[in-house]
Amino acid sequence: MSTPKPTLDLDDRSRDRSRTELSIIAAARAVLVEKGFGGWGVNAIARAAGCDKQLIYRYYGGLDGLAEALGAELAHDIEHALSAAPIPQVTHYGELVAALIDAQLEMLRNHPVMQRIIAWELSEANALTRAFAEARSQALIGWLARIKGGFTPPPGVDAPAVNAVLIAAVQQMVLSAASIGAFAGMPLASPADWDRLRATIQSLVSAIYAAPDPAE
Amino acid sequence: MSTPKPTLDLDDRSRDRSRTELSIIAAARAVLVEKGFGGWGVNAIARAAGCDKQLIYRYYGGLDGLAEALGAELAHDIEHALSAAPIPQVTHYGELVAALIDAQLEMLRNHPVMQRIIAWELSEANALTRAFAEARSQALIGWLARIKGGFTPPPGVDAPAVNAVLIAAVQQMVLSAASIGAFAGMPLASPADWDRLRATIQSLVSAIYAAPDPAE
DNA sequence: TGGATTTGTCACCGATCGGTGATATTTTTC
DNA sequence: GAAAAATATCACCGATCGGTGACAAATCCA
Repeated sequence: MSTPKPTLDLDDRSRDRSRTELSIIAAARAVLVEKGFGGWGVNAIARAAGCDKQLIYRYYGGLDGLAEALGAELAHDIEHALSAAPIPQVTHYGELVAALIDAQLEMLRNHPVMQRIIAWELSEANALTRAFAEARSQALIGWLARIKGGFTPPPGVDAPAVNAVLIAAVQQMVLSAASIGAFAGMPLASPADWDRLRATIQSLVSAIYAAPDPAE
Repeated sequence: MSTPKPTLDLDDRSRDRSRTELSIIAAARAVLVEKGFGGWGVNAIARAAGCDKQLIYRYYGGLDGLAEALGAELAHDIEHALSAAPIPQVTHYGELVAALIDAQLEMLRNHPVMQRIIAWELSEANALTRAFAEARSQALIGWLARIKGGFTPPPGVDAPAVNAVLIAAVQQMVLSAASIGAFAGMPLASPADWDRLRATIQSLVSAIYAAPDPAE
C-alpha cells in the first residue's frame, strides 16, 4: 500500500528552462545536419535533445517558432563568420568582389547547417524555409552594406548580375561537394580541388572586372 | 443466396500492363513535380496513377526500380532536349561554350522534373538519387562528346573548371528561380530577367575566353 | 470449355509522424 | 509551512507511411 512508487529519480537533473531551450536549439541543428530537412521534426529533435516534444510546443510554439529562433541564430552565425573573414587591402572593385566571394565560399564550406538550409530552400517553399530565407537574406544584406569600401564597378558591366552569378556558382559547388563530392566532372574534395575553384573564380573576376581597354 | 455480388464493374477498363506501366511512370513524374521528393512514395504515386500500389512493386520491384526506370527516361529527355537546341555557327571556343551553357539553361528551365531531381541530389545521397545522378551524368557526357567541334580552349585557362563554374551558376539560378523567384537580389521571373542572366554569362564567357593579348 | 496465368483490388501490418490533454514533480511565492 | 506556478513526462489520438499476403477478375492457351 505504502509503495513509494519506484519512480527512478536517478537522472532527475535540476529544472532549468533556459538550459532546456539551449539543448533543443542544439538538437535542432544536429538533426538538420545529420538527417537532413526530411527528418527535421518534433519527434527527432526532442529525442536528440533528451526531452519531451511537448516542450518544443510550449517553449517555441511548434516547429515554425523553432525554425524562427534557429533562423535568428543563423543570421548571427553568418555575420560572425563573415566578419571574421579577413578582407585584404584592395585597390579596386574587382579585388573587393573576389575577397567577398572567397569569404562566402569559406563561410558556407564550414557551415553544414547553412548548407542543409539552402538545399531545403531549393526543394520546397513553406513557412519554415521562408523564415530561414528571410534571416539569411537579412544577414547577407547587412554584411554587404557594412563592406562597401567606396569602390565602384567599371562601367559597362552589370556588376550585381555578375556577382550574383559568381555567388550562385559558389553555392552550387559547395552543395554538390557536400552531397556528391564533385560537380560536372570537377572533383571537390581535396584542398587542392578547392584551391583550383578559388583560382578559377579569381580569374573570372579579374577577366570581367579588368579595364577592357586601358587606352580607351 | 445467389446474390451475384454487386461488384460495380462500371469503371472496369481493359487490363493492359504496358498501359498501366505508362500511367505509373507518368504519375511518378507528376508527383515529383507537384509534391517534391519528400512526397515521392508508393502511396502517392499509386494514388496519382489511379491504380494499386501493389502494381508498383510487381512491375518495378519497388521505388528503387521505379527510380531506375524514370532515370532512364530522363536521360532520354536530356538528350532529346539538348539535341533539339540550336547550336549556332561558332568561330572559336568561347562561342561554343556560350552556346552549350545557353542550351543547358533552357533545357533545365523547361524541365521541372530535372529541377526536382537536382534539388534531391543536393539534399540527400541514397540509392534513388544515385540512380538519377548516374543517368543524368551519362546523358551529359554523351551530349558533350557529340558536340566538340574541334575547338580548343585558349592556353592559360582552366577550361573544364571555368565551364563547371558557369554550369553550376546556371543550375543554382534555375533552382532558385523555381523556388524563390530570385537569387541574391537578382530577380528571376520575367523573360527580361532571363535575358539579363544570359547576357551576364555571355559577357563572362567572352571575358575569360577572349585572347588576353592578341599581339602576344 | 476449362484450367493456368496475368492483371488488378482489398485489407491489413508495424512504424512513424505531428499534435494534445492529463498528470507528475520541482521550484517559486506568499 | 501551504498554495501557486513553472517545468517536465507520459499516454494517447488520427493520419500516413512502406510493404505484404490473400483474393477477385479478366485474359490467354490448350
